[in-house]
Amino acid sequence: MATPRRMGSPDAKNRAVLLDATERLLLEDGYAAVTSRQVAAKAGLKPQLVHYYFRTMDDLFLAVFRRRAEEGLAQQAEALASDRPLRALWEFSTETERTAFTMEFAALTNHRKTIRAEVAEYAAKFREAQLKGLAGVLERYGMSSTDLPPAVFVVLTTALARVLGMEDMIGLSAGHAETVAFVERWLDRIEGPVT
Amino acid sequence: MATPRRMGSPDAKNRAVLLDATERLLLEDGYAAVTSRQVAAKAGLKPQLVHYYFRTMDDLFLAVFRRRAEEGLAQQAEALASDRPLRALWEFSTETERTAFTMEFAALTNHRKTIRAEVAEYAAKFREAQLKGLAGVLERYGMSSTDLPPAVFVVLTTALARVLGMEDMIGLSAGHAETVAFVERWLDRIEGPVT
DNA sequence: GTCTATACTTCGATAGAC
DNA sequence: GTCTATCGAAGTATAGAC
Repeated sequence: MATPRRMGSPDAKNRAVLLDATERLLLEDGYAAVTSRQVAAKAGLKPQLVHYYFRTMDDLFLAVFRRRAEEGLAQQAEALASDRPLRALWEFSTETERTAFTMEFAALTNHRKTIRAEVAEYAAKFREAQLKGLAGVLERYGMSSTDLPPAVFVVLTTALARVLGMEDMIGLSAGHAETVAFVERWLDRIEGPVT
Repeated sequence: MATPRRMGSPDAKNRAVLLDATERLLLEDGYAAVTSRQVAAKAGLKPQLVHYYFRTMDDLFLAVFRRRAEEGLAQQAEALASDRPLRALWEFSTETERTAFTMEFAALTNHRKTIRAEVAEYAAKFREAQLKGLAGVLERYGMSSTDLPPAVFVVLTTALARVLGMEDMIGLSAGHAETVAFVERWLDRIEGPVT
């Protein structure tokens, strides 16, 4: 049943080259630009090699996504374990490249069913880790969980970070300066100003 | 200079049929499914007709976008003028179809420069109208503009609505119930419960 | 184990027939 | 004014050569 076709080994050099090229293409031109031909061109290789190292284009997308997602989970855990977890998480969430990456895959989700499952799974992991990490922190800061439950706090900040990033990408900035200032003031008040 | 090619009249019946088909395709399968062939199939017409009524695919996308955006601006103005503007705006912003539509075009923005300009322009119009409409409302409600400036309020609620919708689309719901309940409680407190 | 020649499908777009 | 025949480019994927 399984496809008998031959495939490149997971640690061949050109496999990594293709992964990197795909990631750059995704961030620069969006997921629709990620075709076997364009990826190969960016990597300086022949288009057929894409299908040698990744059987289908979906496989390629998934490989890129997993690499970044695992990396992100680790970085987020680090932020949550820092001595200013709220600020660290905010800075983590507002990295522009991360937002662009997330948005591309969120959009892909709409018409690539195999990718949707994977994205949903990792999105849940990210949120779960945030909740686990912040519940104790918020309590320690004396933020009543009846006024602003940790779950709400987490969704709120994630939403803010994501939309600010998205709007920056399309060139809408109205209200951004005020909003960022608002968050900064708030962080300063809770965790103290940055040294 | 201008292309001498012939084009269908703006109010031909089949032009509207194609616009509707495009919109459905966009919402159901994402923008990558919007090809001249698939649009035509959904409309029960020949692919070449797409290029007769819309010179390029970008023209088609723009026509669909403008139609919806103008409609949306009118509906938003109505919401802002209602007797419970905050709640009306929240309900307007969280309509799932609207979110899906917005997200598809936000994603398109990444690699279709002509579309980016149009999306950015309308996004600014939406925000501007919200700001103008809400500044007075918030003041009337006694919400100090130093604690929570109108601009911040607008960005915050927009972000929340958009991200809740997006996450629903991919199947992530952790924290949603708590967040929606939080917003509802808040709306009840400010504008009174819904009758 | 690594890569290429090649098949087949679908794409956007135009020129020209009704 | 409306539609169709057709083209050239680009897409994914496989079978087989090195």
